Amino acid sequence: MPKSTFFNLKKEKRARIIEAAGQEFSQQPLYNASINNIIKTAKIPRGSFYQYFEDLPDLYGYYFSLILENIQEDLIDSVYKDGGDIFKAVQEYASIYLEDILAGPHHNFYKNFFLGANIAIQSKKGGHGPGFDVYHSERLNQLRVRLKEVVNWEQLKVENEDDQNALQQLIMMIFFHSFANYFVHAIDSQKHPEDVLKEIKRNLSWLEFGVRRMEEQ
Amino acid sequence: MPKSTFFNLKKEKRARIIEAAGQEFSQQPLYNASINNIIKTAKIPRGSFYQYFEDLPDLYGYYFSLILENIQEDLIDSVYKDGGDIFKAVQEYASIYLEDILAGPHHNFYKNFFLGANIAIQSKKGGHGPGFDVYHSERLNQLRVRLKEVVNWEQLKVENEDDQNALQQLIMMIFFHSFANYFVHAIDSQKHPEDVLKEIKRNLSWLEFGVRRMEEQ
DNA sequence: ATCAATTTATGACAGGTTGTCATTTACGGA
DNA sequence: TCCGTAAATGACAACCTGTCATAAATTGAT
Repeated sequence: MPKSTFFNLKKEKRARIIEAAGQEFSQQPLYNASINNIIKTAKIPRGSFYQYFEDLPDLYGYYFSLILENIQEDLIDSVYKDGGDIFKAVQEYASIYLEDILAGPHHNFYKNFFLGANIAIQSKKGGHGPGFDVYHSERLNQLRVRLKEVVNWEQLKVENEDDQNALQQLIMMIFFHSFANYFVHAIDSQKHPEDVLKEIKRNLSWLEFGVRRMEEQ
Repeated sequence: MPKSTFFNLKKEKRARIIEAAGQEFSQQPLYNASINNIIKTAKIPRGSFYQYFEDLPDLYGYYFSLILENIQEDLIDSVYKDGGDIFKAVQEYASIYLEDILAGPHHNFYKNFFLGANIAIQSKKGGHGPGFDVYHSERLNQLRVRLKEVVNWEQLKVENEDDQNALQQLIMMIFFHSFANYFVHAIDSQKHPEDVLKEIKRNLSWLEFGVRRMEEQ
């Protein structure tokens, strides 16, 4: 979180800094981004930067939260318009948001964010593209295939191989997500180890049986 | 992906490097980790590092994939033992895995990984703990609350506020996950913009209605 | 066993980055 | 007008990265 000094700044200056940050984070993923570039673009002296922010991730986090706020606001509108149906709303909102992501001014930021966020890894010169090989080790591929063979798909509403892959991914996501949640909240000890298991259980069972309440019939 | 040179190394040396990497990544999140520390610990000259890896993320990714392989292998065993029921298996596996995460030698690595992976942000000196304020801006909290008010929870099997929060989070996760997927695969243009929408739709509808095929009744 | 060719090892170095700090400047209230 | 607090500033030490020329080792063919 930026320091109070930053929020005391005149709007214009603050905007200039945010703008510069946006530029930098669009050109480089956080990992390669540099404070130097930002202060040069924003035309503030080095010392000032540290008067406003703890460090680069601090600014990054702030910048990201600004964008996230926009998303949330729009999503809320969508939900509201859809009479509270969050599933419908998210879907509808996704089409709008997609436009924004692909054509909007934040396109490159999103790209860097998503590529980096997922795994927190980005090599400069990967095999293909910006380098991203974590999930592509040969062994890992074998294992993915093996898992697919071992699962009894008959129990599930999964029509084709593509779906199978997606579902596997989703389950792993939930698994990791729950653990991540633990670490985030364990910091201020709001969460105990057993809670992780409960959370995984709950989230998975939502996915298994659905969260929509069905009409009595 | 490490270069072939690395894989040609003698087992002992490779192990030493991996070991050193593990140490560093457990003490620092990737963002603050340094090649210098690793080569010092592993006792290899600077030039060698670049003979083996592209850069630090490259090594990080490799290290992570090793850990991921273990997870996957164990999970596969679980699924197999459970007669192919992946939901049951993941749940069961989670308890075992939890032990490993909390008490095992990789505990700190996981901590850094999860804290960093989720958002790709870690400040050194945050307000509380390792600093992690992205998701805690006041405005963002307001928005979360507002969203909760706007959603029609009656439609959903959600019992309490805790569940509401968790479900919101899960939906956003799926949303972001699908977009991230697009960027990852758009690189080698295996994926087109419309696919994102399809993926969001599919994943959300799984969550909405469940993936388990119900017995005819 | 010899030698050339190829692969690997090595560490000094240039270029760049970060966080700090002593000093200066601006501002708000008495 | 003056003082104390908050903010601005840029030089600097410490550190880090990626490269490259050179040395050593390994391989394979004769």
